[in-house]
Amino acid sequence: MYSRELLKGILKPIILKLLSENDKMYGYEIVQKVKELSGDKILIKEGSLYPALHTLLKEGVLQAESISIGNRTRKYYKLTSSGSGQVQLAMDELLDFSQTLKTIFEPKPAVS
Amino acid sequence: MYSRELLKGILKPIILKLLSENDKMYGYEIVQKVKELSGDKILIKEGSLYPALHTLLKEGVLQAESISIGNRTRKYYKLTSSGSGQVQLAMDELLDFSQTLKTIFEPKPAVS
DNA sequence: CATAATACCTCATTATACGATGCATCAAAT
DNA sequence: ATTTGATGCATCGTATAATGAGGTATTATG
Repeated sequence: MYSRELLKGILKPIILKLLSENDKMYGYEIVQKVKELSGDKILIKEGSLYPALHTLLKEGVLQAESISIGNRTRKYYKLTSSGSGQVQLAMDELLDFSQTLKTIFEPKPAVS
Repeated sequence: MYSRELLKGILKPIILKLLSENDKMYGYEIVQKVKELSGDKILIKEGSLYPALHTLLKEGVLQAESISIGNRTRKYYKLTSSGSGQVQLAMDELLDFSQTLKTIFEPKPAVS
């Protein structure tokens, strides 16, 4: 698990990325998928995820649909057409960012 | 320039990394160096840098030394021996993090 | 029968980057 | 000469977003 502040700013992009690949997903599924994709290094907390999803709904990036599974409710989220258009920009920024981090933090000879 | 929140959590590691390679640096120099290393993509603001440096001082990670350049004062920061010991852990985490970001955000076929 | 996993949610707390602001020196341009 | 921009330090209120703690409920497992 990475230090808390490192994860700031990447949650929404992660959601967008997953939904660009998966058509629709529900909250719990997103948490599990990120855990799996990150090799257990990024563990999204529910207290982070649900507010983020609701914000994306309000922004019109996502739309939601509730489904009944037996007596349990499952809320699926998917990109709106407007949201789909915004995904690529966010992806480019994150890829660029990860490359910049790599450049800066790549091991170099230290002062002896 | 990346979106504001993305930079959360990387400022202190950047300072540590630079000071592990440069023995001693002053604030303004750090700003310029990061700008250069990042290809103008990370522009550290003074309102972020100085508080961070002061925190690292208080934590005993850095030590400071003021130098007079003509009538102007320049404040050099360097790693303490205790600080040097902590650098590698932070570096490993950031490199790992950048790799995880790359893995997650690498282009994959989207749903059509 | 109890515990863990599934599944949703809210809210106060916390950390930290930033903008605005302030002060001062020095070089370059008008 | 005067103004602008670069150098160089600093503080402080604001905004943002992830988290922890708390809540509710269903279903599967030991």
